[in-house]
Order: sequence, then C-alpha cells, then structure tokens
Amino acid sequence: MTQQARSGRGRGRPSSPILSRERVTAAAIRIVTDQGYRHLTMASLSRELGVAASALYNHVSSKRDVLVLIQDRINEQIDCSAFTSHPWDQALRQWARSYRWCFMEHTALIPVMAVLPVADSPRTLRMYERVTCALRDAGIVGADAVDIIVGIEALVFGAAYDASAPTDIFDPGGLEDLAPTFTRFAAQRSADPREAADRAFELALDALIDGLRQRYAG
Amino acid sequence: MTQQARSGRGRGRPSSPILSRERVTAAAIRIVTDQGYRHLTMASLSRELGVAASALYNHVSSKRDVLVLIQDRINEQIDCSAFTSHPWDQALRQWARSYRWCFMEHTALIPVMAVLPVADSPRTLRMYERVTCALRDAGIVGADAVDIIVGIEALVFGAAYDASAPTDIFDPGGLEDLAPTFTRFAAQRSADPREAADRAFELALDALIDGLRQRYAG
DNA sequence: ACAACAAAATGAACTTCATTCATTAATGGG
DNA sequence: CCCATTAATGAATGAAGTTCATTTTGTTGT
Repeated sequence: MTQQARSGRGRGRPSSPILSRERVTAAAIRIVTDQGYRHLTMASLSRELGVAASALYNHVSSKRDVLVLIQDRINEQIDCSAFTSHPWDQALRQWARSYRWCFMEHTALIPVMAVLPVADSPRTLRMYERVTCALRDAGIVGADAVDIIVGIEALVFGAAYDASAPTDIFDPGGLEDLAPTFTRFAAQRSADPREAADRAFELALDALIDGLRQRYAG
Repeated sequence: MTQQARSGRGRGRPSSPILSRERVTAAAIRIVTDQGYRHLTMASLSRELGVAASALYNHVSSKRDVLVLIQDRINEQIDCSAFTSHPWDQALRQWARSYRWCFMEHTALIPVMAVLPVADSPRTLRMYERVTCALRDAGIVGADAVDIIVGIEALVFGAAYDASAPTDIFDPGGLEDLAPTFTRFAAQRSADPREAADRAFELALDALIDGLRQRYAG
C-alpha cells in the first residue's frame, strides 16, 4: 500500500492523478519480486496501489499490457556493456549470461515476449540495436546478425526455464528401469538444480559461440 | 461429440465406462489440433466427450494433468531414428529438428514441461535414454551427456516460440530511428516469419553442434 | 438370487480472475 | 465561471477450473 487517496476516500478525480503507467509498473514489479507471478492479479495490483481494480484500466489496457511493461523494465537490466569493451564473441557470451540471469525469475514473461512486436518495447529495441552494431563491426551483416540474436535468445529463454525447474526434475521415480543409463548420468549432475542448470547453459552457450566464431572468423 | 451415453442420458454408471485417460487424451489432442489451445477448456473437453465437466475429474486430477498427457503423446512423435543410423552429431541435429517441429504447434505445453519431473512421462524418459546411450557410445559420459540434452532442449523450446511469432514481430513501428541498423538487417530476413525462424534455428543449431563436435572430437 | 461395494457420471454451486459500465467528482482551459 | 476532460468508484458480468453430495449400476462374494 504505497499510495493513499488524498482528500479522504471519496470518488472522483483527486487533486493529482494517483495512478500512472510508471506507478503501475513499479507496483507490479514489487508484487512479482516479493510474491511471484502467481500473486500478480489485477486485484492485488490495485490493492498495492490503494485503488479500485477498475481504475487500472484507465492506464493499461489489459493484464497482458502490464506484463509487457514489466518486460521492458526487466530488459533494461540486461548488461550490454561488454559490446563496447570486448570482442564480439566474448561480448555475446556475457550478454547471454546477463539476459538469462534477468529472466530466470521471470519465466512467466517468456510466452508474452515471444509473440510481442518489438515496437511495443523501446528499450528492447535499443538493446537489439547495440548488439546488431557490434556484430556489424565484426563483419557480420544482414539477416545473419539478426538470426544470431534470435538464436541466442532462444537458448536463453529455454535455459531460463531450466533454472526454475524443481530439484527432482530428473528423478525417474519408479521408472529407472526404463532409462538406466540416463538415470546414472543424471545422478552425476550437481545436486543443486540451479547449479546443474547453470552448467548445462554454460556448456551449450560455449559450444554455440565456438561454432559461431568458427563460422565468422576473420 | 464422439461418445454418447448409452441407456438414454441417465445418471449413474453406464454399461461400460465412457471415459478413460486415453479417451480424454485423444479428445484433448483433437481439440488442440482443430481449434488450438485457446479452445481447450475442461468444458469444451467434456463437450467433446459428451459428458459433464465434473466427470473428467474421475480420470484426471486437473487441467494441468491433461496437458501432461498431451505432452507425453506429442513426445512420442519425436524422431529418434537417426541415433541408430548416423554419427552422434548428425543424429543430434535431426533429433533437435524433429523435436522443434513437434512443439512448434504446442508452445502452450512448454511452461508445463519445463517444471515437469520426467517420472510423469515414461515416453519422454525412453527418449532421453536413447539419446544418452548414443552419446555414451560416442564417448560422452556422465553429467556432460545430460547437459548436452538439456542444452539442446533449451534451444529447441526457445526456437519453438519463435516459430509461432507474428509476421511483424521485428517491425519497429514508429521507432525505427531508435534502431536503424537492426531495422535494416531485420528487413533482409525472409518475409515469411516461419522461414525466418527456421533459418535462425538452423544457424544456431549448426553452430551449437559444431561447437560440441569440436569439444568432444575423438 | 441377493446384498453390499466401488466406480463413474450428474448438475449445481463455488471460487478466482479479468474486464466492462454507468456514475461521480475534481481540475483546468476558454 | 462554466463545462469538457480525466480519472476514480463499485457493482455486475462472464469465463474457467474445481468441488461435492447424490445417484446409478456393474461387479463380487455369499
């Protein structure tokens, strides 16, 4: 409960707007961070803002709209700094790591982002521009540059899911006879599911970038 | 409306069970194939089976349960045949292609599968075993083999989303000044979004597998 | 043949959400 | 000073998943 309606709790327009897209976004992120996406409802959001649920619709058009606002904010936190200081392959790796890190706690956004035109997210667009320019400076131009971004994003999104998987995801339960080799190898992974997911991601990312470097060397 | 209650439409137990997990699964896949996931509701599912919605709960415990049943069926269609006929790297590529192909129309399952213990999906487990054994025969053992599977799956899931994105996903709208280079390169991709997604996936998959081959050669 | 018993289907009710709408009130420009 | 605009309210709507007491009817043991 951050904002309180002034002038008592009357109806009508208050002395200055209680709500704004920014305030809605901030409150949504607060809820998601503290309680997770399951608790982000239009009702809880309005409660957090000290306002009726219907009031939200004067500022956002739908819950999906709220998710898009969150997404654009999260995207802003992705670290693109390496593109100005490191060679493209190392920079791509750092970018992908930071990207995944940002979305590990926000997998609920992935289905939304996947079908979201970039036009709705200016900050995302700026990020793409930065990566694209770095690739261009490395001699990677045209559709290939965009395809590399799309490909790395795919790995990042998929790997973000892995990081949120439960501990016993590869526990075969009573079915270990069905997959003895797999069960044995899976048991050799780290007991910490987060660490196991990290290793798998790093392995795949390293391989992917090695492959790209090989292809676009010189 | 495939099944009709016999003995009129009275209450109580009919001469032989109208429902079963298999029938529920089949009906769910029918709805999803014909009308998409948006139309898969417990109500529509029960309608398809000529039964009350509450009757479904004698056979499945939740809608999520239905999605898991669908997932296991879809997984069965993934082509693993290359592992017996081709070297591991080529086989991995074919497997990943088929995997993605199967889930392009089923992205709604991805958030479910991501946190699903394999114990709930025997067919999935069998698939993992097959891939693991092929990697083992190629000298890739232990956690690495599982990590490779997890990594490729991540790419596959992320890329499956791309394939379902709308045509204008990279249309910057009025914001092209924010990202001129990106806009120019994006315009050089195929106008068909499916084809563009295919190319990006193939590029990333080739690079990833090249990188893996390099790492595990000999 | 008969009396439990368990499985399976029914319809109504419940809950949780997102979303819409008529209404109301304050603010600021003409 | 008026009035159009903006932004809030609360009640209502509708979709969807889920629960429950009840009823029916094969099946099984005696």
